[in-house]
Amino acid sequence: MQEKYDPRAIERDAQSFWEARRAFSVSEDRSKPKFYCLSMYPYPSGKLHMGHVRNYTIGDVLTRHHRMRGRNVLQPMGWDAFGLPAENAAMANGVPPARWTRDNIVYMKRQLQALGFALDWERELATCDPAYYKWNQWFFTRLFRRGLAYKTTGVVNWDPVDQTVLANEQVIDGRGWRTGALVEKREIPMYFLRITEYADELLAALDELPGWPERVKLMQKNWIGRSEGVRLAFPYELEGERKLLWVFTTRADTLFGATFCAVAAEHPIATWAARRDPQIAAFVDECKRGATMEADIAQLEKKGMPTGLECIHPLSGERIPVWVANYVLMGYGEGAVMAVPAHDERDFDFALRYRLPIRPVIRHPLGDAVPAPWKPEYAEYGTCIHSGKYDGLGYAAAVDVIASDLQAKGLGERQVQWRLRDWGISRQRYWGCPIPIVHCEACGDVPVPDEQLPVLLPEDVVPDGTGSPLAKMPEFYQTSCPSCGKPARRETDTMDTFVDSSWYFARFACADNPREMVDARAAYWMPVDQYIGGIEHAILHLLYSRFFQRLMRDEKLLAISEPFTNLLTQGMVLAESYYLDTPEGRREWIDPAEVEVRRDAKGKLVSAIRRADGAEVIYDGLGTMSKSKNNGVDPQELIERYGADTARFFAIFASPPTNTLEWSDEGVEGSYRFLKRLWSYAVRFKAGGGPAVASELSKATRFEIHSVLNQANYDLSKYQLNTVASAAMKILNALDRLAGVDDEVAKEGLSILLRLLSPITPHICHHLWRELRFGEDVMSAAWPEPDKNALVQDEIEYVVQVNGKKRGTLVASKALDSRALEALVRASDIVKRYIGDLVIKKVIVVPGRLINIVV
RNA sequence: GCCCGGGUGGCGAAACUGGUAGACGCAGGGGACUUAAAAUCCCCAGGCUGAAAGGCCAUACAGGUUCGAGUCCUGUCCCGGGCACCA
Repeated sequence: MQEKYDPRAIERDAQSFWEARRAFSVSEDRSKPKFYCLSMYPYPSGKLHMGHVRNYTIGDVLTRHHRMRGRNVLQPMGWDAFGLPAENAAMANGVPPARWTRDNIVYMKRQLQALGFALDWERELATCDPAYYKWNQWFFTRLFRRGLAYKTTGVVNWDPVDQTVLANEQVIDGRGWRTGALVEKREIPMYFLRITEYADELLAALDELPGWPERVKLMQKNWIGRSEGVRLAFPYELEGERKLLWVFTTRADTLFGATFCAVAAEHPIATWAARRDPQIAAFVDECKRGATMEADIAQLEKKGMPTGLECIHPLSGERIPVWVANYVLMGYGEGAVMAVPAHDERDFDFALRYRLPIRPVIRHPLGDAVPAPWKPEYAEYGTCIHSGKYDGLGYAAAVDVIASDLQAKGLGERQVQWRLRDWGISRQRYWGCPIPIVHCEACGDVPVPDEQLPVLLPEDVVPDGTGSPLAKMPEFYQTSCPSCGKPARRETDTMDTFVDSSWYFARFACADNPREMVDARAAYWMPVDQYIGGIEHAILHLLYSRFFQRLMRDEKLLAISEPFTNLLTQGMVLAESYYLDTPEGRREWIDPAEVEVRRDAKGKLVSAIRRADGAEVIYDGLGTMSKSKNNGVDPQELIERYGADTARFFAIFASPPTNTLEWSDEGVEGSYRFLKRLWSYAVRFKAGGGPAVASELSKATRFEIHSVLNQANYDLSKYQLNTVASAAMKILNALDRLAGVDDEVAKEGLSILLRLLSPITPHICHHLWRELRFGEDVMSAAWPEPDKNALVQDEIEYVVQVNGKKRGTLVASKALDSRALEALVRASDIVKRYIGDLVIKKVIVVPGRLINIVV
């Protein structure tokens, strides 16, 4: 046996052992329970970063663990290969996105293989491959025919200089990232998927996902945002015609407090008012400028203007003004609200600013009046006051009566409102899946027939940042109508990449099938038993996937509704990011490795400069590692220096999977040291020599090893993998202390250690398992379980507290009951010393743990 | 702004269901081995105080519940994720 731990040689050998046996290629073996373990596939951005290493190591640990527990485990890998960064790289380097993407895939695949993940590479897929995106298109045409995909207008960020649509990420402080031009909102035709049709089901089914973290379910629940309320109308007269201004409210009980109505800038009333009054037109224009992001809109200063229109309160008959306001969103409810300043914070602020009346109509905990400033109590439920015949009613009763009174007048009804909006999937971009529609003057929007699929994306294109590349390629868009044969224009928008990622997990089951989107093998493997990925996907990706699974169910492609049985949301790996403002007003992101940082005594950053030229750079805070911020830490050096096992061990040991992790290389050394210690222990063990004599020490060591193992198995079930790594270290420490005393216990302990550790550091464990003749392949060994007999203890150390403060310990036989223990403790030195003459009021005995004396 | 998390030594963290706060590591200090260094091994280590035994303080901050709170409740501050076109 080699004296020295040589990760390079060991890892090469182990990996070729697995490869020769196709150890991770699995099929639909019905003799074992199946287990589909999947980590979210990566975007091929260039090279792996630490977030990937962490994500895939976690997935691999779970995969290998379940495999050793006797399950038929599938762990595939693929590439989320369409997307914006490829177009940006193309613009920067003049290389077509297709080539850039495929080169990245080759490089990153080699990195993943070097890490020794138990991946079934025979199922590899890339979403930019026509064999994959064909099925996006095929499925879209199905949805289109069923009305689940439809065309309407949607709002986008428009860069007036580049004449192009910008992604939210490309809008910085309301300006285009390349041009610096003020971004405008623009309405364009887009395709939408009718996710709202499934809102009810997507919400209700959250309760049947016990394997999902509560917080993710809560986030989805709030995102879907079901609220019960009343849709009601304020009649108004416009150019001699009676019309209705519809609003939605969850607080119909406050209806008598409505002192004005507010409409969004895009509302027909605002459009009408803008035509009459140039000042309103200017204000409406101002509201329509700026980006589309809700975060930006919500932080705007609340502004508004009266439209000059008055409407009639549906119950009191009072005339109240209609305003246009920038805080009302066209996309939610009716695009108009009734404003009740006394009981809604935003309306309150708005009313104060524009001196609109504030009329309290609910008795709240602080009384009847609502003096400024705003207090949260004003919004609480209470009894109606100043509300005519509704006075004295509570929330539920008031809403009930008001709703039915409105209904009788034809001015309202109870309604369920959702926050969730339909999913706009059109992107005016090149590097994505073409939407398979042909626009024909005679036949309208015609889906491309199956036999003409896929609509191939031309691959030798280098976008230039202006307009949409496909819309500039007649050879792409000139076509004939599939229905009437006349010349027609092909749709030039591509699909949101979230479409690709909403079903890729099902395709892994049958990636080689050229005839069907999914087949019987998908029915075997789906649902994914364990899904692992970043918490940043808690809403969009996971919700879209749940939606798509239902679409596929209703298309009779798969029978299940939920794609992911258990979900582990990994915390993000954070790194600091720095940028320079370029003369063109853009941000140039600087790799943190090139930045020299000065900090004050408390560790707060004082200044940062770029090493190369001493330029002062701006600190942008801690954030997720990303291509766009150029702050990803490349694991390559780590792997080359220490080997895959060290990198893997450290990724697991550094922090529990769900924690965010501020990356730092410090500490890697300790993981490497541990593996070296394990190796040298194995060398000594192999040399042999210890007598097999049971002693106090060997008994204590067995107890320690088995209790650590017991805890590790529990931790594993809770995904607390960092303490499993600690457990391995503790076992090695215990074995070290035993060295040369009892070979039987050492052998058992080492066999437990290697099996427990093998999912984390598979290469070294594979090698030692064979070297020490434990068996041929540690992966096929049984998962270790603690021996109950080893866990039995005759004596227990009790903590003795006085008034909850620890004052000492007491070792007692485990056979003693509470009364015996109490007697023992009353007679002990501790009582004499700390209690003296004080009267003992009560003695609390926690079995097996502690005794607390209350005086 | 809204929704969801998090905050424990110099650092990553641990603490079963409310029951010994800091396991296991990193960095650090001391020692052994070595001509020396690296590697390795042993010891120390939350803060203050004390010769020691010990005592007091301590889980972001301020309160509360409890025999007992890192853990439960209320409020505040700070950090992170998401906010529908980054993926």
